[in-house]
Amino acid sequence: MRDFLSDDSLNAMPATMHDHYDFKSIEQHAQQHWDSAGIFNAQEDPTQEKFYCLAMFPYPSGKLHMGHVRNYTIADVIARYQRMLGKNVMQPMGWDAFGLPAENAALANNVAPAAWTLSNIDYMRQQLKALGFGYDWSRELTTCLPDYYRWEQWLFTRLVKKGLAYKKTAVVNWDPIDQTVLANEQVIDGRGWRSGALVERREIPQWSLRITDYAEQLLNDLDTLDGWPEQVRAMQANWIGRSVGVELQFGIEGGEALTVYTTRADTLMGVSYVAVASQHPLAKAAAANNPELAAFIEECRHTKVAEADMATLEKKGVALSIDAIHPITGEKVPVWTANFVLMEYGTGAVMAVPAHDQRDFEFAQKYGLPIKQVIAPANGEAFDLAQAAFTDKGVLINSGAFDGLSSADAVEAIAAHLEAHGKGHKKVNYRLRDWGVSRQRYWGCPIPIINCPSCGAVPVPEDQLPVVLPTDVVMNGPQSPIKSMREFIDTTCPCCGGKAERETDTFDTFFESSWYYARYTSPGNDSAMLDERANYWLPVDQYVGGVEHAVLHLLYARFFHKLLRDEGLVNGDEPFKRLLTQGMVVADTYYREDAIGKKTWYNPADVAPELDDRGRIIGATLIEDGLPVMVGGTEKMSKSKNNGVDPQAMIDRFGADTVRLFMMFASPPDQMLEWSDSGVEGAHRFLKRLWRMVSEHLAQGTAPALDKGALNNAQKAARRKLHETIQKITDDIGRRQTFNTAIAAVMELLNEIGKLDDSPSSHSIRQEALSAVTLLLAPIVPHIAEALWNALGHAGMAATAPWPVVDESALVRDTIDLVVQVNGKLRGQFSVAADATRETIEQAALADEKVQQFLEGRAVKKIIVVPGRLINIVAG
RNA sequence: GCGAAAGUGGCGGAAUUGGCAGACGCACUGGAUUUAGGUUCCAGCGCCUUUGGCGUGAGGGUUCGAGUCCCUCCUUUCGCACCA
Repeated sequence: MRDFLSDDSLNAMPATMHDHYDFKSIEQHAQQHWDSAGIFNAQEDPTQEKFYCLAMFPYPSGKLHMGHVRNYTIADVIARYQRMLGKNVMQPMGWDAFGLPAENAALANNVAPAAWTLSNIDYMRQQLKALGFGYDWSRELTTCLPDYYRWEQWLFTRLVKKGLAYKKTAVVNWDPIDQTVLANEQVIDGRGWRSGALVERREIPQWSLRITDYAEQLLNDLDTLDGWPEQVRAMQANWIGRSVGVELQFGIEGGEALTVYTTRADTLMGVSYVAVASQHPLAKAAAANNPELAAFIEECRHTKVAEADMATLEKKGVALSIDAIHPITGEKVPVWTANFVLMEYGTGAVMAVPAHDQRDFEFAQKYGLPIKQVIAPANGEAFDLAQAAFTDKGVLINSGAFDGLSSADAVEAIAAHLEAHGKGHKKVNYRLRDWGVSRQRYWGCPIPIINCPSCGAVPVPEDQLPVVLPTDVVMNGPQSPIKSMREFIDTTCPCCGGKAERETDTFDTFFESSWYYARYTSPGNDSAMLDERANYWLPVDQYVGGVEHAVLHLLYARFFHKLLRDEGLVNGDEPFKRLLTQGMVVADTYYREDAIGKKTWYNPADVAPELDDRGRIIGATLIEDGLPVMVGGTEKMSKSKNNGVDPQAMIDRFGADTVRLFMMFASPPDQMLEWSDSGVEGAHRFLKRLWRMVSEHLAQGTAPALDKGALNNAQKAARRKLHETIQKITDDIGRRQTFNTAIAAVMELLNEIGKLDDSPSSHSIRQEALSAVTLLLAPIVPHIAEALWNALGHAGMAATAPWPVVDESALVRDTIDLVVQVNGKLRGQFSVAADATRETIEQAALADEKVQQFLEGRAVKKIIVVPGRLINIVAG
């Protein structure tokens, strides 16, 4: 075990302490100390167990927000804890520096995106340093610099050669006034956010990555990720959406057969129509002499691309006046076009079975299409199809030769029948679609392709990489300046040497964030994307980031890791061993509404809540004018609701340790965190109290060596509490990652320790406890921990001190407390020897005066003893 | 619409494996110190008709025992492929 009264502690002079907690100088001093000792600079060392701790890198939007502070505090606590366990810890930081906001800022403030981004990075780097995060800054990376993005250009050219990157058309939101593609975020109520123009769907050629080739692996390997939250794995599995179904053909008279996919082939005999997407060639062709249909197709062109918008649209459709031929019966069923069928999914056509699919049911009712029941409940009960579709599996009826089969058997029988007649076959299908990586924006990594009139799309040869994005540009409109920059565009074809043009599209910014975790391991390498150091550090042992990334970013990064593996650059299958998805930071909102209903939002810092005499909030007033404002509820901190709290103001006022402590104490990391000014003050008050306790302890002089045999019961109990607390906090931080309960346990311990008397033994226990508490808190509030550690007479740094070890002998109990219930209700409590037999315990329980009262006139039927916890007497 | 979570005092939350509901903190109330306010310390603090009863979003169920498990709902949050 670790003894806090070891020789070096006793010999060290107790430092004199100011009784005032001067966080500014404490924090500055600690940061300088870590910096000059270089304790965060990680070196590969095969003899030492490594720990790679990573927080999702920030987009440099200008300054840190509370979400960043929370994210980086969580990761830093874990990294510091692991260092104290003796691991070789590497925690890097970098910048996800390409993206749309830089272009918006450029338009708004007339500043080049590159300059804006780099100056934001400088400011935010300094903020991160002020928070005391233990980063290895020698590994810092910035995705908008060519020394980073050249390697993803290189990887992309490899993927093109392997056929894993390919070109196809994809649908985008097109702003006809600004003549530009809009992100979903930029489409508000179907209109472009700048121009106000009605958006159009437009198909343009784009580069895609064949993530679907890896669908099976991405799904199967989820099972190996036991360090990931169950819900994230579930979300990814659902996103990949593997299903086993049947692909089958409906004939079209005088035309090409229509292929559809269904997971419910058992309902095939109940098909009453077939629906195609509005952009389907069949629909387009039929529209030529059908004005109603043409109008409907035009209407569908003006819906946003986002799936959520598509899915919540009112279901509408128009008949094509074309019949499809049922693959088994040969009957004719009408073909419709419907706004809920998407060209990009599957084949752009679906079979509709109104009796057994709710959406088809509603559509059939609306347009008077037949509803034919072909599945009956397996239990023989009747089902009323007038109200809703029967979507459960069951037994086939009205299905000719297939009548009487169960749904599961029918799928097999129908698939076999179709296969025998060349009309279809069983097929595994994925909901996952290939990843379109082209963006028509300026501030991104140039796609390293040269478009040659005779050779087609040619990857830029390795020796001509990187394709550098020109940064000396003027953004005088929403369109990418490189799209009209001849000196960028004009080039020669690497294949034929003829005149050719550079691709002016850039990569999706998810491209950069999909492999940055790997590049941190190989900083400074300008001859390869990754080197052997990658296999020392990878996989990331702990990844921390917002739950909003549960699907996209995390899936893309997993995909990239497999691509890197297949390039021979990394060994493992998965990039992130353990994942912590942190919740959002939210705060109260306040507003006033003017005569026309326009809301003005006020920052919580400018508003004073009104309380009743029990402390309940009954309203709020604006401090400036003392007049009431409306309370708008608690929402994610955002510019639009003006409810952001500036971390910098809090750091200046209370110090980094207070902000870190509050963030970790206010809620568990995976839940949302409600900002509370008084909660921050409470955290600050705790640190002041801790400081004072240590200072008062030191004023009593040097503590004598602890004589464990000479302790009275209260002292034994205090020491037991201390070692129980060490045990609990080790579990809370290491396994459970519930930092809030760890902090609560420290507070509880200090409350207990404060009750000890002034005897020499108590003084020794306090020395032991305060030293342990300093180390237990060191990952969370590292600056004050350094100051306290030295003040308590210990040499070296708290940041590198070994994590406290439990003294098992201190945990031993002579007696235990038990509670007694009668019929499940608490009625009494007593204490027994720790080794008491069941009989003794039962008798003691029955003898309890309170228990006797409640048992009067009743017979004891059963006694349940839960060892170490309770006794429940069941009486009748 | 689909997918994933969450709901416990005035508030944030605790209860880790089905076993004492409300730890710890905030707010509030009373007292002490100081007194200009604040700070600090002590005490109280789920609700009620208080030898007790009720209580973990609502309604059912399983169990000796349910915040925890099951079923049916309600509300809120996140994601939905071009925000990062």
